[in-house]
Amino acid sequence: MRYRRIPNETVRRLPLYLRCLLLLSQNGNKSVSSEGLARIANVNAWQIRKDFSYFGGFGIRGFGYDIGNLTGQIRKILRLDAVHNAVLVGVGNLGSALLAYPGFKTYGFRIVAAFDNDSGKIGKKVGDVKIEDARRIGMLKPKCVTLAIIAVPAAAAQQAVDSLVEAGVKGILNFSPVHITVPKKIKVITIDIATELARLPYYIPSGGKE
Amino acid sequence: MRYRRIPNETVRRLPLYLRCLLLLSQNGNKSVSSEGLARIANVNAWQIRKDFSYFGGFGIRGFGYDIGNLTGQIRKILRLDAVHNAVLVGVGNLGSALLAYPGFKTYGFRIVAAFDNDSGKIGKKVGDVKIEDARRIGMLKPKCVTLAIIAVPAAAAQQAVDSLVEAGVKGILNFSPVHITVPKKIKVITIDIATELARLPYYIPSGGKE
DNA sequence: CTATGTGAATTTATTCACAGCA
DNA sequence: TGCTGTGAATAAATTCACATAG
Repeated sequence: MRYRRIPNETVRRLPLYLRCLLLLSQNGNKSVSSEGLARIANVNAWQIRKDFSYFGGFGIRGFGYDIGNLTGQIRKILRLDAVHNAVLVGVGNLGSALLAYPGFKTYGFRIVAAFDNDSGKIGKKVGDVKIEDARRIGMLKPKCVTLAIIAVPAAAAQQAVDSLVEAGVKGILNFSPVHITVPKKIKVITIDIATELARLPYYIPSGGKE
Repeated sequence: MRYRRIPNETVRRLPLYLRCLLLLSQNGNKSVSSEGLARIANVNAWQIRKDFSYFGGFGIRGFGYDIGNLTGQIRKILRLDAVHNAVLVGVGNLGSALLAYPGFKTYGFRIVAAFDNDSGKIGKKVGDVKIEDARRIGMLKPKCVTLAIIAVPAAAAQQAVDSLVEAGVKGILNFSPVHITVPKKIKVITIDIATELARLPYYIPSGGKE
């Protein structure tokens, strides 16, 4: 095991590899080469080998990778080797969709609570989760939830985040199109849907410009 | 105007700058310095100046940037100087949320049609848009829609994309957690919600490991 | 005098080419 | 022999420092 710094881009690709490995496993495969995994993940084979090499390498020369072992290693690196509970703040259109999103369980995530500040929504259930008053975010502590997903309007984002941090949340997936300020120890990943769409026209050759 | 290659990361930041400029403008500002814009966008001032320098620079030395002018320049670069029509494929939980998503109009996007292959949904309306049979994607041509958003299950993504490309769509925002294959001229941007969440635990110091 | 614009330096990430192990 | 693992080379992006224009 070598102790070089792990590139952020490598960490970004690990969940992708994990998903592909689960797919391979479901299809009955026991092992895969870097070439085979690369094809499914749509990256280069050397990129995969390099990425794994930062952690010491997980393969067997001349053979490839044992899927069960590799899956376990990546889960451990990403700390996905235990189920993570998360809470959702903001049960609007997007929030409701995220509550029902099937992809989270691929990685062992479970949304255990939902909050909103619209009194018309509080008390209602979306799937298995009852919507609670956003002012009760502070009550989370005993549950030891470390992750949160926020899908509130930009104007409400900072306040929601402050409450979550106060309640002990350590990582936030932010869908609000705004920068939020957090203490150094807290990690925020922002998905800004509209800005992603906004750079699409740049790459489209003009002429068919709508 | 200099003609160096534009870094992808610069293009990724331009929509963010645009959003911040719109905000500044709404607040009555007429001009802004790289320092001021940097604060709102949460990037470094020199990064902003460098980004703009790839296009020749838009500022006035000793003064800053005229917000109206800069907004126009960025819109032109990103080809957001005209309204873009887009279609949605997949009107499930996520798709419905995207149909109602208010952020798209910040950049002048309009979703003009929605498709699904669930006969129970076809014919119903979500907001102003009537859900059409996915087999009718081919009928798009006369409308000259160049952008599409897909929010279908992974298994259905490639077929949806093939139909869209056939119908003349040039750019796709893909929410399906799977690699899709397209001709070279077509640009795909994938937002993989679960893989973003999946790298969050990596950055959270252990101990509070849920 | 102020804040931009940009070469140059540095850091980070990707790609290559092949040594080394099963 | 085959496929991994990795140092070295290349490419890309960020950061710096300051000359330059208003």
